[in-house]
Amino acid sequence: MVLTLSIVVCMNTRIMDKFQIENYIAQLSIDCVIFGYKDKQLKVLISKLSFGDNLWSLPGGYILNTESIDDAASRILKDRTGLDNIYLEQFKAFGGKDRIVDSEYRDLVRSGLRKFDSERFNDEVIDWVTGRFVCIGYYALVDLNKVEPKIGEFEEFLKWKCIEELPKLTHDHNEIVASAHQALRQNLDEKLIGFNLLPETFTMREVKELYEAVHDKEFSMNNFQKKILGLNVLDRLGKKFTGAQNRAPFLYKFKK
Amino acid sequence: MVLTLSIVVCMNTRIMDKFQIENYIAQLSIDCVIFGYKDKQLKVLISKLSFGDNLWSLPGGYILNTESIDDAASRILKDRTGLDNIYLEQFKAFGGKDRIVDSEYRDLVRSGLRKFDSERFNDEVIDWVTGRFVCIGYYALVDLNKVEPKIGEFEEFLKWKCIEELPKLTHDHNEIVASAHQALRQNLDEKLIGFNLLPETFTMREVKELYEAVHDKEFSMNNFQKKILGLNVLDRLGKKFTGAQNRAPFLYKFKK
DNA sequence: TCAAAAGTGTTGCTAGTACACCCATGT
DNA sequence: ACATGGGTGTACTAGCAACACTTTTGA
Repeated sequence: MVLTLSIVVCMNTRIMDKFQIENYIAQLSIDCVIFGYKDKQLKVLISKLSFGDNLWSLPGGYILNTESIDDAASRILKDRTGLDNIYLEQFKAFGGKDRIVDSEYRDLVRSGLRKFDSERFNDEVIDWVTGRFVCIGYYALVDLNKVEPKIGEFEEFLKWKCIEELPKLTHDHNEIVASAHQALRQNLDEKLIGFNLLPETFTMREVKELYEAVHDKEFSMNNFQKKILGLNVLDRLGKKFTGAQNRAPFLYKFKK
Repeated sequence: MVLTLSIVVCMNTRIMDKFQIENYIAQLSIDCVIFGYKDKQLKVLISKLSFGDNLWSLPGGYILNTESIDDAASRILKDRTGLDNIYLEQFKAFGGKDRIVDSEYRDLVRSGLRKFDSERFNDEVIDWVTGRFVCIGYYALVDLNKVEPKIGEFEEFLKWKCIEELPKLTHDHNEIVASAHQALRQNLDEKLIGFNLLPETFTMREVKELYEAVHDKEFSMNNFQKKILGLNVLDRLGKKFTGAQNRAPFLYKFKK
């Protein structure tokens, strides 16, 4: 399943036109957990596949023999989101022996791909994409408002879903998301990566609410503010006048 | 290079006799950083290859299509150390595009393998083992005294080397060790894994010295003791009379 | 009795938390 | 003036580090 989606990705791009299995590492894929933040909720970008009913999956792809795995992840993300220089982190490799598509799904893939191009997607290719795969998980942090997701040939649509309300994803992708979430929580405090999820400028309250969404727990405003300001990584800009009948909050910007 | 060593491993075992590339995932390997502790020093088990002069490498291997990557790592470790139930943790995947053997080393491998068995190690196999590989790094913590390293056909010997005094290893293996060391440091405090490096019973001083070796920094005895005892994971046993003219230290055991 | 090192107690610092209070803003 | 929420100051607490001290052991 990891695989089928990757084919979709390829179809979006120049690479699609010359997709040849011999250019890629076999049995190894990359899956991306793309985190975004909106409406006080942590979101993940997932794609609805058109092969069958209710098939959801993480964006993923394969690794060219001529690129590093980090480059492959960047490329896959660029194809998906149109964005360069995305914050990206490898967090775990998944290699259960059962990471292989079952015969039912294999038939779906076969007919789906054949319908698209029976010449290119011959038996060899079908075998290639439906075999046993190990995947390397990356998570990405993006400003959700900057992303314009690219829809592929075998997808109905891409959707930002709240991490708490994800549907059943193909394969072990739910587990991969859970693992990415855990890695994000840990790194959010150690490295200062949360700001990648926010727009250029933001209020302290927005930072707090982001942290609350990621950790699923509340923080007190003043102590949180002291802690974040104490890190000395924010520049204070002007004030943000919202029209609300209260004191205007400061806007901040992440020091780079 | 990752690969050649794995062939060596295979030769040690039942698997050697039936080593067939089609049973393994291509272009994907596992490399193990096996940590041990002795003489107040953190050590790593590395192998001296007999292919060329001064070739050192990390123990590694391939992944059978019928096993998970975690199982593969356990199997590789068991082959190497004879031990079951080793503490093992996946820490990172390495996938630089330059992870491929150069032509000079390729010739060394070719002649070395051919000398051993020119029928089994035909061109196809040589191509397989010398191609571009992604590797998944695992680190293991063992009681150094329990390990009896198994020497393979293409190795001169295995050696415990102090992590500070490692020779140049093949490929990016030095970088892999550094990354494993960093992961160990982080996990040593978060999870309570350090005791895997010690014998069944130990004194508090030994624990302290282990932590000092891993972190390469000194701790004060009494504060360290208070901290560790505060974790409430140790059982205090009897005293250890060494014959030294000082108060006998307590022996401890990790609560399981 | 002494040297060496084990083990414990005391103090002070710092980081984080809880609470209280004042300030700007638009109605 | 007042309701609303922004922002800051103060007191309390827990965990850690530095230091001093007592205890055990064998020569």
